Amino acid sequence: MKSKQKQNFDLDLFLPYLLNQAAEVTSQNFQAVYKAEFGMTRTQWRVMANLGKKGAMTASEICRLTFVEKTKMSRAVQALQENGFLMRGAIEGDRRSEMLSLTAAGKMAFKTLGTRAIDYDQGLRERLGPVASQSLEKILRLLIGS
Amino acid sequence: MKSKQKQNFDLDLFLPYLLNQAAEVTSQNFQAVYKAEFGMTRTQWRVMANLGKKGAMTASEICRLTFVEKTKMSRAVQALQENGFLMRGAIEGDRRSEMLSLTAAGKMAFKTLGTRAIDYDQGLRERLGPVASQSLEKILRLLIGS
DNA sequence: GTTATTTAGTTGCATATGTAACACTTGCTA
DNA sequence: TAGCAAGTGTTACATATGCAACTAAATAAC
Repeated sequence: MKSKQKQNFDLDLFLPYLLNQAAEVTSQNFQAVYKAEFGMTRTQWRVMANLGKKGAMTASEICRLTFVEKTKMSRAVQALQENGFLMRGAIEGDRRSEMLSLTAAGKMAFKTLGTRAIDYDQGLRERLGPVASQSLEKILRLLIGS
Repeated sequence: MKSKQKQNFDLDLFLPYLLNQAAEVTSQNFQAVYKAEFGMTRTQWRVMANLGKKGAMTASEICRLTFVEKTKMSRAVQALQENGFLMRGAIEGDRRSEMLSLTAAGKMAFKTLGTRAIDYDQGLRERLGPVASQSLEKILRLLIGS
C-alpha cells in the first residue's frame, strides 16, 4: 500500500546544509576577531591573508585563488587601502591592473590575525582529533576541487 | 638562526576557510534550482524545507532549529507569504506569534525541490563515497553541535 | 593600421543582511 | 492589580552583495 516510494526530504541530512552550518559556526567565532579589532569583513580578511602569505599580486590573481567575484574584490581592496592596510603599485607594461601589497600596518595586522587564526584552528582540530581533522580537510578539498 | 619560530599563517590550511569554500561550492549549484525556478533565497528555501518536513510551527521555533536571526526569518516568512507559498494562522492563547504552514503551492514547491535536493545530495555522496560521506556528516555535526 | 575581442577593474542599482530600536503580548512579582 | 521583565515579531538604517553596464588598456584579426 506504499503510497509514497520516495522518502521525504530531510534538511538535516542534506550535505550543503550541514556544510553551511559548520562554516557559519566556525567562521562566526573567528569573525569576531577581525571585525572587532580591525573592522574588517570576511572578504577583506581573506584578501589580507593571501597577500600576507603569498606576497604581492594583482586583484584578479587573488580572485582566481579565492573564487571571489571581481566586484566584491574591488570593494575589499578599496576598503583595505582606505584603512591603510594595503597599497597599490604600478605594473611594468600593463596599465590595466595594479600590484597589491600590504603596508607596514597591514603586515602587522596580518601577523596578529595570523597568530590568532592558527590558535583558533588549533582549537578546532583538538576538538575533532587528528584523524578527523585530516579526514575533514581531505574531504573538503575534494568537494572544493570540482 | 631560526628567526621565526611561529610558522606563517596559511589560509589553505584554515578549517573555517575550507568549510566556507566547500559550503559555497555545494550550495551555489543547488541555489540555481530554487532561485531560478521559484525565486527563493537560501533562507526562504530553508524555512520551506523545515515547514515541509516537520509541519507547522512558529517563526521562533524555526529560528531555534536553524540558528537564523529573527529579522532574517521575519523577512523570509513575509516573502514566502507574498509569493503564496506560506500562510499564517492564529495560535490559541498567544497573540504574539503565529503558526506558519505551507500552502498547497508551498507543498508542491517543497515536493519538487525536495526531490531535486535528494538527487543533488546523492550526487555529492557518490562522488565522495559512502565512507567519506558518513565521516563528513559526523564531523560536521560535531562542529555544529557546539 | 584599423577594428574587434578579451582582460582588468569600477560603478550603479536592486536586493540581502546585521544591529538597534520599537510595538505588542504574556507572565511574573510584589 | 499595578508594574516590570521577558518573549515574539517588525521596522529603520547602515552596510554588504550580485548582476549588469561601463571605462580603459592590451591583444588578436583583418
